[in-house]
Amino acid sequence: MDRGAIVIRGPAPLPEEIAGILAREIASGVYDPGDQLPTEQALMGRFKVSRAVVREAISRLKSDGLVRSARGSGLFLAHPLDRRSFKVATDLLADRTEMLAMLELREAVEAEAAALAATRRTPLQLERIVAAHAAFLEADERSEAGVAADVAFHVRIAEATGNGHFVSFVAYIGGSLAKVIRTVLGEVRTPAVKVVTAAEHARILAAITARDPETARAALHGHLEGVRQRLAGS
Amino acid sequence: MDRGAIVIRGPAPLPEEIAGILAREIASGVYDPGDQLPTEQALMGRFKVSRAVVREAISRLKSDGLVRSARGSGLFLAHPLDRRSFKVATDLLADRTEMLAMLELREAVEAEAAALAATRRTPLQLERIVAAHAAFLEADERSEAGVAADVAFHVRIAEATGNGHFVSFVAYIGGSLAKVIRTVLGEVRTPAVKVVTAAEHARILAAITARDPETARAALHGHLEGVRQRLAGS
DNA sequence: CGACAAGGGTTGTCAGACAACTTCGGGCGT
DNA sequence: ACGCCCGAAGTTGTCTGACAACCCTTGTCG
Repeated sequence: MDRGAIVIRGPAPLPEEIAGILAREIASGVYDPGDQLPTEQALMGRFKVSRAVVREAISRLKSDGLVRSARGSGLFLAHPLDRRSFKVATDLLADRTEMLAMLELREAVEAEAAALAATRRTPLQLERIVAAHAAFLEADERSEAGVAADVAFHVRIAEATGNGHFVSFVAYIGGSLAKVIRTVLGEVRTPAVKVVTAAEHARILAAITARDPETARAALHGHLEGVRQRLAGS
Repeated sequence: MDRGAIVIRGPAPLPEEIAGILAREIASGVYDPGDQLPTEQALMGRFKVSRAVVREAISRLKSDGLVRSARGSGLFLAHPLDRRSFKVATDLLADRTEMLAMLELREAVEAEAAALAATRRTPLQLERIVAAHAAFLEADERSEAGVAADVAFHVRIAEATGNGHFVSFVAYIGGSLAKVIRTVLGEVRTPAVKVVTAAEHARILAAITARDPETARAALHGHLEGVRQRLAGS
């Protein structure tokens, strides 16, 4: 289980780089839950960095619940059921299969969010969704503002569920991760695509306006099916 | 924005405690995205700890994507759309409203997982679900094994989706967080409850066996509705 | 007014030390 | 011969101090 010495000097801070490398090794399945990982000293030697850097990298992994440490004993791989967060390895999203799988999870949550929004939205929340839709229509589809308007539409719908966990999840998976996908895979953003997207958004909005949860759910499914196809074609 | 001096000497490591305190402050809305947080020196003074401890705590928050730092400038609150993980503040789960909201999100995902499992499961994956169900029937409902068997049933279903993101999410929200809820709120675990739960599980299993996604979806909804009622009654 | 330099402030990294704990091996006693 | 206790070695947790690399603000000069 010797990884070999690695010297890292990239733009990202060292703890971030090292945590990423370790997380990828962990994800590759080389360790079983409960297995001991290399000691701090060993990691220092391997990455040619100070102990502080190693500890900061380990702190990152601890925050995710990937590892746990025991004073005097060492660092151990945590059990999958002991995770402290749901986190998608962003470098995996360059793989189309992984990206589509993530979209599938997103769709499960956002379809439910749309249905709940149709049921629960307040007049103010609806106004905000309408405003977000208008902003999307106005924005240039290739601009940062266009991207932000697209994301905001989804987040506003999640807000109308009245459930903060939906908001957090949609912000993460529809915002942050979606941004990664756009960067890595390059979602097609042309005027024609925007017209189609705007129509899909409009159908979702109409169902939420009409307080029709099942139509909202189906419209959201249709929209993400459209996203899937646009990403598959690029 | 002075938080006052705090001395921490609990069982958990200091960086973990401090990261928790800071995360709660951030969640309370005292900072807006882009706002500068206290400097490392200020946090050292506030918590009466060394700089290394402060940096490790900050590393935890960075891993979550809650904060980002800029050399020479300071530490800043990240935008919600820049989160790097989905993470539920576990201390919030003592609040019944928050706990039920989290269950709602869990239900959205697990209902979809059940439907996908009904569509996609392989004979081997079905065997594993059957085995998990059998283990649940055999286990004492108040034992650790009983809890583990309950969780395993859900995770096995997620595995049958063939989508690793569903597995990770269900392990997190149905495993780790569900454990927190049981600890904090004390889910009722009596023989009578186990009989009902087992029947609910059996309905899900039957639908997956029969490759009937809509029935699997409905059965999962029914099961989590049952969980909700059992938690509401406790 | 713009550009550059200097000073102060902030994060990133390194090195060394000690505290608090775990683990393992050896010695001693029954 | 076996079990228990103690000491040594190993490991993580915390502290301290130093320097590097950067940012920001202010002042001076062209």
